[in-house]
Amino acid sequence: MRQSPKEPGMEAKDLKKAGLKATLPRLRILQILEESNQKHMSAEDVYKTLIEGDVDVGFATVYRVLTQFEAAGLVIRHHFDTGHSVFELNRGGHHDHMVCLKTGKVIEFKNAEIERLQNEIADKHGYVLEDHSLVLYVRPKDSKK
Amino acid sequence: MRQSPKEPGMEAKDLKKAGLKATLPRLRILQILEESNQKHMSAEDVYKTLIEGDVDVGFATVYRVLTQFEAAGLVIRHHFDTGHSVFELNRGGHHDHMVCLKTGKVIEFKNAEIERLQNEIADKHGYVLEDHSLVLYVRPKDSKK
DNA sequence: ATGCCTGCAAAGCTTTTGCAGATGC
DNA sequence: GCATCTGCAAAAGCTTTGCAGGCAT
Repeated sequence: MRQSPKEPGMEAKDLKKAGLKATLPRLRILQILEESNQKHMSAEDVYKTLIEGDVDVGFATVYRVLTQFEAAGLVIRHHFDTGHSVFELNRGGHHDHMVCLKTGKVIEFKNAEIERLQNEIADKHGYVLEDHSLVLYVRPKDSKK
Repeated sequence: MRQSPKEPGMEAKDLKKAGLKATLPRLRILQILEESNQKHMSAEDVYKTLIEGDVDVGFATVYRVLTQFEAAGLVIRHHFDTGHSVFELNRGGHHDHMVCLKTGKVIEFKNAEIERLQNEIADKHGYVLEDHSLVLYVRPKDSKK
């Protein structure tokens, strides 16, 4: 079910599939999440980008749409320790995150061994791992605290 | 204010050491965190316990005290995906958490290999691991989604 | 046409802050 | 006594919701 990367109607289809009408705010927000330099955006980031692009969308709509996208599996909501949620387009490949305490930069990483160990731990306690959240808070090697 | 059978005055000392006066609300909150069945309590949990114990402390004070305790390293604040912070007495031994999606129960666990891998990952990216947050969201083996 | 969407404003929740009076040392 | 601390209420920050009009299909 993979289509060419820059297919214009592709987003609209994804929305339909999720039972959501292909409206301007939704398409724009999807586009922003897709094209932004930062892969992880807060609702405010998205809102500001919309305004800058002369699209008059309300803050409430941004939240509503992002929440609908989350429910539809189109985006993933993260709760880093920043006081607000950040949203990331769900491109399918699971990964974890590293947040730089100096710059705020978010780095993605994957580690199969950690994934495996997590399942093992849950299992050992009589549970099934449903989801997990792993965030490393880091600092550049050459920086002082 | 009753004295604990175990080590009376010890908490007060800890407070002093942190530059905090040993006041009734602080001592009580410390005691609650120490003696509660649930090791992980929200500000509201602590507040309710205080009220039940006929100690008239304001909500704001609970937050203020817990925040001070966190700054002093006496407690650790966690941000599970529950919409509010939970606090845990810092007993020294680091561990991660598993949250049961069915019962809300919090289980602690330790895994040296995961810890090691985290450091390795940060290092590989040119960073030093300062802190991390790992939460497994799990479901009992025999339960349906 | 009609039912889903949106913008606005207002409310909701958790957490923080200002201030006057109270308390620990 | 004096600085620190507390209670109350009010505010702040993020997010959600109610409602009346607007838009996609």
